[in-house]
Amino acid sequence: MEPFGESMVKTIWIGDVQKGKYNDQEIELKGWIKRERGSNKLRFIVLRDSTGSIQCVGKLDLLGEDMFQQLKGILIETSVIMTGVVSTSEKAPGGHELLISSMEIVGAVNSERPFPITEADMLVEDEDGELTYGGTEHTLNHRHLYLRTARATTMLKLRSSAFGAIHSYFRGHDFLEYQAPNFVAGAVEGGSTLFEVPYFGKQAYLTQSWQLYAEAAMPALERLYTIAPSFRAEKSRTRRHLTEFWHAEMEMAWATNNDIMAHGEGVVRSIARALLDEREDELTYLERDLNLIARYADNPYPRMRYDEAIEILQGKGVAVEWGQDLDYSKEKVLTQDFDVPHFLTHYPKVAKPFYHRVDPEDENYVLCHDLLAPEGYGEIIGGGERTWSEEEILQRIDEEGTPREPYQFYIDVRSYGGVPHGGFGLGVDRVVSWLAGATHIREVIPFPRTSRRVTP
RNA sequence: GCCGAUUUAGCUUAGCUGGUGGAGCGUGGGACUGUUAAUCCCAAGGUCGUGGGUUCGAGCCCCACAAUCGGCGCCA
Repeated sequence: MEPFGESMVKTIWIGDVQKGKYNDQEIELKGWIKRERGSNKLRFIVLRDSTGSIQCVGKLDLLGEDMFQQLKGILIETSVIMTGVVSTSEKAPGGHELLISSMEIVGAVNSERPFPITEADMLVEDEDGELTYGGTEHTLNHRHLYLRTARATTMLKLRSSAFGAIHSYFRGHDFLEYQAPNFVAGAVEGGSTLFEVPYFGKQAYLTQSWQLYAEAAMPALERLYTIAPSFRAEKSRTRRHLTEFWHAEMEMAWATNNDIMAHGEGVVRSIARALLDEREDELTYLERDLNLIARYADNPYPRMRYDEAIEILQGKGVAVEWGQDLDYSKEKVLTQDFDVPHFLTHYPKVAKPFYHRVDPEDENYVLCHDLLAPEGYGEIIGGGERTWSEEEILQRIDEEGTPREPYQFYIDVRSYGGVPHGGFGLGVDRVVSWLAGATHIREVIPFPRTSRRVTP
């Protein structure tokens, strides 16, 4: 007798069964019904768990009338425990099947409210008449159930590997994980894109970035990183925007713009490498070209100055003037010819906020960079060298007409032994969306938050 | 914030110049011993997003509102 009750830990996974680990053995499978079909004497059940799915065969003469009838009426997403012998079969999807000797229903499904998501729900015709995976209102409303469909599960696995790769990369390069508050008092930049939160009679905001608090700890930890949510109250209606997104940020003392870029390239390449190493099946399921992902993992990311980008755009007849920030329509034209991500550096000072360090070699530019992903996915990293001396930061703040008072703590960091430093922010959801070839960023986050949706 | 579009059964959708709304999936019942999103037969299931207007008559025409989707600006 176990004093604290029995255990029901699962040890047998469908993915391993499909790899041939249990051939000719009698095993117990725990999972959910994915599909059901067959005749009066023979039923085919597709059972799924988090690792895959397998065809289970129920025969009347083996199961007896009662259990066979139970099997026959079983509804999609019923949770069950199946016992049977594994065999190889060319007719079975995946090459293996389970001949059921007994079945126990764990959690039934109400036939008056059957599982509301069918295959057809997930396919949407786009303007070219092609079937794609859009988020229909229905699947978004039933997001809590949509998550268990094959495509959603696949995306979440890729996401998990990406998060793991980011942690591994930074920890492997002597970065310390460091947390900043999510409630903040003031704006990082602008102010119109902050979510306001009532805070015991005061006004607080949800953070847009970890950066300012990271800079405060930079003289203490020197190399630090985080993966945390950031919030932007932008009413952006695009396939690249969320109001709550996962932001991988790093800050590094004793570093130039170039040094920061090297890590930006390093972390993105290591994410691509991790997906290839850990998630080949998932990438294949998504019909992703593995050679393409390998190219992202194995090649250096070229760097291009803003001026050069403007010349290229003007050469293509795009109406753009020096000094303009490059919006998405221009990014898209620029990245059409890229087969790996490219860095864009040295933006005009007028296009960027005060914390970007002015280039000492030409004060019209700042030492910053954006990393643009190919295939039309756009900006995935924004970063650069910070304005690090007290004198320069005060000059930049005054130049922009920004009040000094809200940034006093930011200025203080520079008053006591400022050092050259910098960092970047990486949109994790954007990177996963790009590498997965997702049709929309919300495909890669379990419960997407956009300007029009906070539920479920 | 700006521009465009959509809304018909639980879901996906058809609907002719305005004349009593069809199908597939799913659900329920039935047939079938190797199916592959199985197939075949039957049934139930709709105040056509909401409100107003035009008309003898509105799913269809007009107005307003709402929800949702796509694109742009902004950014990760």
